[in-house]
Amino acid sequence: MTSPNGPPPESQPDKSENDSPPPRLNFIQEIVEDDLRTGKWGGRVHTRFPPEPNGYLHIGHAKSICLNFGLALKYGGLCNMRFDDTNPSKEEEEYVQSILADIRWLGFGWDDRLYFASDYFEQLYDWAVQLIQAGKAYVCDLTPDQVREYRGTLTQPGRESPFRNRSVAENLDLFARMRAGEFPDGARTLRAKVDMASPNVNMRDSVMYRILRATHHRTGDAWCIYPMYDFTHGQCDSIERITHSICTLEFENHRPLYDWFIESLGIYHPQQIEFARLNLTYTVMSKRRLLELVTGKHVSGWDDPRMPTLAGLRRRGYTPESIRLFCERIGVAKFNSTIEISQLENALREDLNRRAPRVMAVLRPLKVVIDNYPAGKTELLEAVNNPEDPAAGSRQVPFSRELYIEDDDFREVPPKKYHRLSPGVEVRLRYGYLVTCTSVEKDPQTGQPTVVHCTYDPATRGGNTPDGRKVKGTIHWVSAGEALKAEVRLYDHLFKTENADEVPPGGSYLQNLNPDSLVVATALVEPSLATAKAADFFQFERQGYFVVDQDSRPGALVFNRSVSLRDTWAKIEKKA
RNA sequence: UGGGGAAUAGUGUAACGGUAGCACGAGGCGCUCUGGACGCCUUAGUCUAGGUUCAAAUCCUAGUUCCCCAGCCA
Repeated sequence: MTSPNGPPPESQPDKSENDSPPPRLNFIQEIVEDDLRTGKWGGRVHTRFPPEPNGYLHIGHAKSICLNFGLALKYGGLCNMRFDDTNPSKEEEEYVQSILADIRWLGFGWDDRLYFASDYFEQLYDWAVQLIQAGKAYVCDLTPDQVREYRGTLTQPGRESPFRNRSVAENLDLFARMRAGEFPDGARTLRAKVDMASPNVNMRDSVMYRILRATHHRTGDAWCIYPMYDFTHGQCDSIERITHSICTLEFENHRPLYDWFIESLGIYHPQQIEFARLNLTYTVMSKRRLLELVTGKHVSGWDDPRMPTLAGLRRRGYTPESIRLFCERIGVAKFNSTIEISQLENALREDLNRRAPRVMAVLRPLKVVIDNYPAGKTELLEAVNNPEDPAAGSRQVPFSRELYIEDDDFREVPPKKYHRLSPGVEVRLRYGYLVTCTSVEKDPQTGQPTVVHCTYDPATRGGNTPDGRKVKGTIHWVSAGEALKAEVRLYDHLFKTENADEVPPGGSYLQNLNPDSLVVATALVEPSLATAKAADFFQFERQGYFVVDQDSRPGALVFNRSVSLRDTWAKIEKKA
C-alpha cells in the first residue's frame, strides 16, 4: 500500500461521486480537530470570551465571539462568558450589561456560565501567597519610575530590584499588609521573581498585584489590591478548565509568562492560541478611539449608526445573521490584515435581499402630474412584497393623478444610457402604469424642474404591457395624497479615507472624519409603512435597505439607511 | 549581534510535496416590472535569491519587508 513519493496517479482515487465541498478549516479549527483526534483534552472543547467591561463591543469583538462560541457550537463543546474585570478604575456595570446584551443579540448564549475574574480574587490571592512561599514572588518598594528604569530596554537587560531577595516571611507579612490597606496606593507591588535579564521584557519580574483604592463594580471596596491581567487571565482559564484559550496576537509575547505562572503553581494548563484582530477600512476599531469619538461628540453615542460597535451596527440595521456571515467569510489567521468595508456591506445585502420586504419610498421628491388620469380618483394596485420570497405575498399601494418620483429619475436632457424619465420618453411606474413625459415646469429662478407632466396608458395597469412592448426604465413612486412624510438618515462611511491614520505628520485621525457621514432628508413613503416599528427593516426599492430607528414614532417615522443597493448606473455615470 | 510573530491576485482567505482555488472588488455579457437579485465570462497572485526533489506556496539556507513588546492597562 505505502509507496515512496511517486508521481500522482492519473485519476483522483479519493474523489467520491458526490464531491462534498472540502472542509475549509481555519488554523484554529485544525488545531481543535487535531486535539479531538489525539484525545488531548479527553474530547473536550471549552472556550471562553473574556472582554474587559470598559467599553462597548465592536465588530472586531464579533470576530472573536463568533470564533469562540462558534468553535464550541461546531464541536459540541462549551463557551464561557467571562469578564476580565481586574482594573476597577476603568470598568463599569453599564459596560457589562451592554456587552451581555450585544452577545445575546448576536445569537450566542452561555447558559449559567457567566463568570468574572473578580469571582476568583480570593483564589488568585492564595496563589500569590503560594508563589511567595515558593520563593517565586516578592514585594517590591520601587516607585513606578524606578521599576521602569530597572526593567532595562528592549536591547539591554534589566537590573534586579534591591527588594528582590526579601525573606519569604517578610514578603508574606508585607503582602498581607498590602491587602490590609496599610500602604498608600502605588507604594508597593507584588512581583514575580522570574528573570530580569530575559530578552522577553514580560519576564522581567512582571508586576502581579498593585495597590489601588477604587470601588470595584462587583467587589465594591472589599479589596485595595488588585491582580494584574497577566497574573489573572491564564489562571482564570485554568480554573474554568478551558481547553483552547484564544486571544489576539499581542498576547503572544505574554504566553511564556502565563506558562510560568501555571507551571509554578502546578495547575491545569490550557493551550493559548493567538490570531490577528480585525481591521476594517473607513473606520477605527480601538476602544480608545471609539471612546474619544463618543466623548468628543463626533458621534451621537456608542450606538451611533456610524460606529463599528455592535450597538451602532444594530441601530444601523445590521442583522446578527449578516455579522456572523461576515465573520465566517473573513476567516481567521495570524496575518495582520485590513478587510474592505464592502465585505461587511455585502454580507448585509446578501442577508437582507433574502428577507427584507420591498416598499416604495421617494427620498428626494419631484412632483409628477398625469394629465389624462381622472382627478380625484385613487385606485389600489397590487405590489409584490419580496420577489425573492413568494411567501411574503403582496400588498396594495394607492395610485392617483398626482405622484412623486425620485428627483434623480427625471432628466430634462438625459445623458447617454439614461433609462429613466425625460421628455418624450416612456417609463414604467413600478406596479403602476406606463407613463410618457409630455412637458416639464421649471423654477424660473433656478431652472430646476418643479413638476413633470405625463400621460398614462390605461391598458398598462399594474405595469403590464399587453402588447408586449418593452420599456427600458422602471421607476418607483408614491401617491401624493397618501404618501407619508418620514425622516431618513442617510449614513456613509465614518471616515473619508480608507485608513483613518493617513494624516500629515502631527495630524490627527479626526481630520479624516467624513463630514457627509450623515445626511438627513425628508422622504415620502408609501402608506403601508405607517405601522412600521423600531428595528423593522425594508428595502426601499432601487435605493437601499432601511431600518426603522428607535427615535421613530407613529406619525413621525424615522428610517436609517443601513446600506445602499448596488448602483450600476452610478458607476456608468461616474465613468462618463 | 534584544525577543516574539507574519508574508499567496486590488482586499481577504484556501491549497498540509502533485492542476494555485474561493469570496469581495474591478471589467464585460445575459436575464429582469428594482440599472437590485440571479446566471455566465474576464482580469489578476505564491516577498526576494539560492538549494533539495521527477515535482516546492509547501522542505532547507540566506536575505527583504511588515506587525507586536520597555503600563502599578487589558
